[in-house]
Amino acid sequence: MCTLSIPVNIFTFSIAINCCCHSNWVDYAFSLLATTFKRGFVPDVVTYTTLIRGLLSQNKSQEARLFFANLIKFRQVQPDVVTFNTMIDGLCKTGHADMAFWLFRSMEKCDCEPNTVTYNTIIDSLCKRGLVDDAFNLHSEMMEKCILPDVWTYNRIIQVLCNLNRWEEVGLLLNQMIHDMKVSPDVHTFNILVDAYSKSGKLDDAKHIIQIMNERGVYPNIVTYNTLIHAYCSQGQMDGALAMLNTIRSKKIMPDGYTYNILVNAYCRELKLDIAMDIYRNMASDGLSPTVVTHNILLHGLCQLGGLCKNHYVDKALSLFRTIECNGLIPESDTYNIIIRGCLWSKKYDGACKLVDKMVDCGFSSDAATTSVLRHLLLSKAQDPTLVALYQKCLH
DNA sequence: GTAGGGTTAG
Repeated sequence: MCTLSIPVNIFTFSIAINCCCHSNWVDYAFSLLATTFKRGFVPDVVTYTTLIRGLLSQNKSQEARLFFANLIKFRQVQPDVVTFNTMIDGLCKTGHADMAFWLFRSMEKCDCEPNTVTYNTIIDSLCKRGLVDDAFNLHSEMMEKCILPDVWTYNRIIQVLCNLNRWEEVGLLLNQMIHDMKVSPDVHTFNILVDAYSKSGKLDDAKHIIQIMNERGVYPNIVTYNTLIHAYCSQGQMDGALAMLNTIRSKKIMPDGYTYNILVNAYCRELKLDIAMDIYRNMASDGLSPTVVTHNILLHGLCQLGGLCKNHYVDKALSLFRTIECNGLIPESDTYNIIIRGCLWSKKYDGACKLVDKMVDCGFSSDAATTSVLRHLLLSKAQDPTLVALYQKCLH
């Protein structure tokens, strides 16, 4: 645009800088800032906030803090609530939650009132650190200040309270949310409740939520149904799970990768590996590809069954392992550990050795379960040189 | 032209 003499302004530069930041080209974004100055434009609070977000998204929290401090020190611009929220969120995500909280409390001194986004960001960070009661207190604080909690605020707190089985408070909050604050529960709210009931073994209550959802016009989505399918599987009710699958298909809601993983996992747990493999092969018919998680589940199942009785399941696991990379997927630490344990259980020590080398090359190491299997084997076969070598490799 | 975020699987 500059070469062609098409007129540009500070907005043009801010948009370009934002684009660089979203593409992880923060250095280029800063060189554009220099160009902005050279061309005589004055960056404003949006330009600077964009750059701060760029630094934080690249984990450069030290640089972001310095940049932010200098804005204030040299009075370049007055940071606004978006600038603060960007800093606070970035600090939380880069492991500086305490500093984020301090900044949150400094806002008013800078003549900047926190808003719902500010509170939600801090509440989320507190919930992630397990500080539910602090989150709860901030929720009361925002209401006192007439900063209205939104559906997100409620969902986050309801979710952690459900995890802690604090049902009475969940009920009170739902009541306050709907009747006092006139915030309507959305599909996420209901999914949290369906999951909470499912995990406490209350399948009937979970199913009842679906009814309430339909009455309120908040329609269940694939996540809702996956949660229910998982609940059926956990109770060993595979017929119920499959019936649910048919029900959602009739509603034109298509199963996704989660649906398949849940079912494959359920059959693996029941050691029905042939059914699990069939389901895995069926994914393509729904236009889905197995993920690393799918493979981990199957490898675990095959290795467990192989370890229990038939080695040919471990052979199947090994050939499945070889297909992972052929499918363009990258094995995880868990993937290696599962297959290595399978080899150990079925006494394929040479195979285990090669896999350990490969795992170490990929920057992974043996986990507690693998190390424990090795120790047990060594107790009975301390003189086996392959095992000793394996154990030493795993120690590193 | 700038900020946040939630639910399900190993």
